[in-house]
Amino acid sequence: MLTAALSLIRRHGFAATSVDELCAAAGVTKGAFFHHFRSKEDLGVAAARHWSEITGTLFATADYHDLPDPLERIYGYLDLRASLAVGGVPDFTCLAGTMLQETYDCHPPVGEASYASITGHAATLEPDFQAAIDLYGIKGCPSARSLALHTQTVLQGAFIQAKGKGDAEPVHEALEHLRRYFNFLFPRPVEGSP
Amino acid sequence: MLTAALSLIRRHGFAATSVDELCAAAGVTKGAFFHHFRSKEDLGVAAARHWSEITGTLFATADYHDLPDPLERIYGYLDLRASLAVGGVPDFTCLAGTMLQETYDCHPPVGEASYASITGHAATLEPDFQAAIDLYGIKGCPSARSLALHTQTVLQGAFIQAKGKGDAEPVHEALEHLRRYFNFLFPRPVEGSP
DNA sequence: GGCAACATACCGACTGGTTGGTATGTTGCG
DNA sequence: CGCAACATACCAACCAGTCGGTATGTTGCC
Repeated sequence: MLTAALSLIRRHGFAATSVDELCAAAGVTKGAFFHHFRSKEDLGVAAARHWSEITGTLFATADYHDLPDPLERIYGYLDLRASLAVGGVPDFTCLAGTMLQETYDCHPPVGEASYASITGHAATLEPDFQAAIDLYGIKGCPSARSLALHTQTVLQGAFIQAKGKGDAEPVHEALEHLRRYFNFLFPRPVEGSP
Repeated sequence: MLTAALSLIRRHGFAATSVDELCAAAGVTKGAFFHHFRSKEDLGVAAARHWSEITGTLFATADYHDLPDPLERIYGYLDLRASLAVGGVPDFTCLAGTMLQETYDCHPPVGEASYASITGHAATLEPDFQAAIDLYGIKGCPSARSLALHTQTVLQGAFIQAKGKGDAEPVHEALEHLRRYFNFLFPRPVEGSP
């Protein structure tokens, strides 16, 4: 049921996804739906949490965490995000960003749960940014938290561009800009220099 | 009528804005509405175009164009964007991005008009980026077009973050990152050096 | 074991209100 | 007059949510 919700909401948005439609897609009756969820808003919150779980385990179990260099872990994360941005637009865009846009004012609980999903994911990047700052120093003075959030800002914006263009290319381009920015921020010692 | 549409859609989204609600807000009857617009989808397209016009004249008549240095014009643009990001969230966020997110799949004409608004605005920045590249050179090799689009990507992402946080702070932070990125990209000669 | 009392999971017809959209006036101006 | 700009009344489809009912456990007491 939640799986069907993720798919439908990512495609049509929260408001445009009806309970009937969702039930049909999930192969359950309306009675079953309202047995498990108090309201449609309740489903939205549950969907955001489910999204957090799915993406949480996906990124938590990713290989890039094993890299010894924190900066390499950050680049590994960007590579992973790029490798995920393939196929149809509704298949790689972010449920949380989509729902947040249209529920922040009308359905605050859904918006809050969606925002928590984004900030929660950003928080998992913060230690690597902090370690990179500690190890390499940083030009300018953005904090690890700010950099982690900015990464998500760029990705969310890239998803909007992808929805307009109809393919994943804007995501890859945005990730390149992000990589270049980080490259400027963290001045790595040249290989083989003293 | 279009003015009311902009306000309502930015607040509630396209799907959650009903024709009745819109008519009430605009102080017209439903008959008048369907006299001017063939359908709700038609209104969406018109709203996107109206948005393009409003923002188009706003930025076209801005002072930063008068600066002699193209890079200063870019920074002037960023300053202007920052100065616009004040007050309530629905008052400074982007209609085009909001509509694009929820109509790209269900109402392609609305999505396309919204995307055209974003890319059209980005195109107005391109000459300044190109002039900056020509004047200062550039580190890495992003094109003027790519930089102009990236600026919008970051802003769109920042608007999503602002909707989550409930205020404009994420927009200002994102613009700072953008400014820092451009600062790295365009190596300006130090004041007073040969 | 047997059986009553209760709990959970689910069904699907139904409701009151809302939706986008239409069909048929009415008004006012050139 | 004629025609554009509206207003009014209305419609079928759809919406989220309800409700009486059923099937299947689960518990606890004798």
